[in-house]
Amino acid sequence: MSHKHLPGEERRELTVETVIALAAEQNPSDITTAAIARRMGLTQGALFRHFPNKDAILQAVMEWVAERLMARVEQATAAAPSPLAALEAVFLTHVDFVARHPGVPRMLFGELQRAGESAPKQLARTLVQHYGEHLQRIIATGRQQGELRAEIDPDAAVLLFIGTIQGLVMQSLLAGQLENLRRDAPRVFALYRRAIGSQL
Amino acid sequence: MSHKHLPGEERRELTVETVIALAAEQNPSDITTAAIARRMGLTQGALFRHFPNKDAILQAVMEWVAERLMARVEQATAAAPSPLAALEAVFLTHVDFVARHPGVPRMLFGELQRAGESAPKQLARTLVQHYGEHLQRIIATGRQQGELRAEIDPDAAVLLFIGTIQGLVMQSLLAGQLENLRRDAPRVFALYRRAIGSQL
DNA sequence: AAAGTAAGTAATCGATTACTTACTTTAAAG
DNA sequence: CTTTAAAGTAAGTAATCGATTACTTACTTT
Repeated sequence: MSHKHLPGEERRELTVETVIALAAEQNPSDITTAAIARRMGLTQGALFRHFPNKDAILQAVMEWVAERLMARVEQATAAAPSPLAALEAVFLTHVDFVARHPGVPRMLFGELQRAGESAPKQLARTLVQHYGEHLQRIIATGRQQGELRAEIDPDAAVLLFIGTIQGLVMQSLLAGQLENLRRDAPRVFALYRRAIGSQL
Repeated sequence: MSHKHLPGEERRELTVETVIALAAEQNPSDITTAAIARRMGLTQGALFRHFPNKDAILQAVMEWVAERLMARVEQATAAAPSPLAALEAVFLTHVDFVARHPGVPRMLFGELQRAGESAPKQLARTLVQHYGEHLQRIIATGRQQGELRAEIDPDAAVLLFIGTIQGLVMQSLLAGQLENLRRDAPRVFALYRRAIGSQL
């Protein structure tokens, strides 16, 4: 084994991507440090040159996800001409992100399920929280502009939005096919639009 | 330790309920046979007098869930006067079931995430499959009777239904409060009804 | 009362886990 | 070139996992 040495920051990034790739194939809580190292072509101990412990690895993963996902979502929102268009753009952007990184929702949900109060769990929780607040702002302006029904419950609308994506993820989890995600996304959003939109 | 001996079938039932109770508190894949036995007031080895291995325990749990959940769902369907009323009854029945047994959705999702092709995973998959087919039948008759819009995509409607419940579960997972489930359920279903119903 | 059986215990097994230690290699600066 | 700190290896560690063992208890049947 004569692998090239890489600078630490680059190795950390590769580690995060490896964990996400592994999470797409198996239960996130079953991902061992040995499996991560093997996939990277390293020995298990080498990981601890860059991370103090396993939780720090998971924490880096959650930070990676939070940055990338929220950045894309906010970008999609800014480029949309109206609140309803923004919701659709965020929806499709999110689905596209999940299709590219199928391990991400599994890691997120896996972290939220954990018992204690670990750092990665905390990050997962704030990510979902920020995501929900972002959606709520879009919905609020949509109601003011009359594009969305005034009678809708904003909290329920946010919940339905996130739940809808979760349903898509679960469906692809059952079929094991990622193509279904992008294919079904527009059809499902059409239903969601009907639920909240003011026009018929 | 002088615990009374129980007949096997009763012990198996208690084991299942214990696992579900534990799943409400921690990550299902972190539930050890030692933890199950401790909660039951038994030694770890005693479990293997009733189950050949750990997977058999999880399999019994999935069978328990499949029987109880589908039975209630079908009962709620039969008692409903119309397809739309049936969907609402199934929705609230499902939410009530989850509120009573918070560990159930976590176990289900946990099993679906597993890598290989274990028996409990197979059971979880067929349960979701049967559930979806049941919903699809309700939706089909609803479309025929004109209570639901003819233009809706049945697959998308089923996906949205299940995803909505998942969203509720995730929300209570974040807040850690079960009361929210029953409180939010009607509001969220009101949105869902708007998405698929023919009347305004 | 004797024999049989199901259900329990306590101890231990090999395998696997996250993490540590001692040593070696690489790469880049002086 | 030489030096040196970061990066990687190989071989450990203690702890924990599911599962098995030999044995005991409680209850039923003959």
